Amino acid sequence: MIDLDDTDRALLRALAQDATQSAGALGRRFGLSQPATWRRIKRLEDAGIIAGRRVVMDREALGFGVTVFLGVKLATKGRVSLEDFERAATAIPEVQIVQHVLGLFDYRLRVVARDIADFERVLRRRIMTLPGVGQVEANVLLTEERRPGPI
Amino acid sequence: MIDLDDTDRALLRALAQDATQSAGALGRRFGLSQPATWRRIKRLEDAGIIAGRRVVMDREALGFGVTVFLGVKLATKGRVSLEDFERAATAIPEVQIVQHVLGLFDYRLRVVARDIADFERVLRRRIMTLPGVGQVEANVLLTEERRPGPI
DNA sequence: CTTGAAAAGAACTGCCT
DNA sequence: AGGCAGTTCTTTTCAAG
Repeated sequence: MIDLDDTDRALLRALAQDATQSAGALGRRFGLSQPATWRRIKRLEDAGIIAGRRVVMDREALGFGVTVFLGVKLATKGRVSLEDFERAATAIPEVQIVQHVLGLFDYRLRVVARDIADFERVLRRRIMTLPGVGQVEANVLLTEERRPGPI
Repeated sequence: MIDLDDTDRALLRALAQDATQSAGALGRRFGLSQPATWRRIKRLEDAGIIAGRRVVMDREALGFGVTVFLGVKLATKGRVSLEDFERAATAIPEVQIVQHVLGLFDYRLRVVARDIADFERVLRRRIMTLPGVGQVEANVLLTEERRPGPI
């Protein structure tokens, strides 16, 4: 767990927001040379702090206008139940994220669908038939704001 | 809303998983030349389907081992209340995501903290003092699995 | 769609302060 | 740590089939 200075934090924040920025451009912005900036970024990658690079897909543009968060409480909770549920949940194409959580629910799922009618189909035919599902709670996403978070 | 063929979908899936792959490497993988692959990716960017590129930060490696999902029900729900709540919530450094949702709760927050003690501090001093907070429900993240989702 | 090529820019390396 | 200079690679654009 290496320690970071303000410049490292600024670089992380900048790259978390837009990873197309080159080391040269970031260096000019934060008063460093291109190689110095590059070495810092490399160090963050080697330390595992930068875990990868991804493109962000616009689900709306792809025709998936509905995002729903589901809280799922399992009816049966053995080790096998958890594994079965996870395997089956991750196999549903519309399921983007499967989170095993502690609290009122056992799992949280992020599900996308083309529209509400499509979501109902997914819910009835895919979610409610998952092995071990008990109580299900739903929240439909209206707007979402992402922040850099603490660094 | 342009329509995509299987190759476009394969490129999207590959880049959503790892955006460091070059157009040449992806082309070899999917049987296309470098310029052809590049033009497809460019088309996806121009259409807004690829909305950006981000680095993925490992919160664990940064010393933030605790992630909690909060469901928040507001006590007062006028237009002003929503805006006040959102402004205040997004200003908390530990809050990574603020989702305005429809359902049992009004907002869902993704909060990260160094440990449970640190989370309690954030909850008591930051979250519970947000303007208009009513009922709050929490789920602590154990494991998380991300899938490409439907394309 | 392909191949081939060329120019620009970014990534990477070695050396020096 | 940082900068400078140079090399290698990818990106980006073009021409021609």
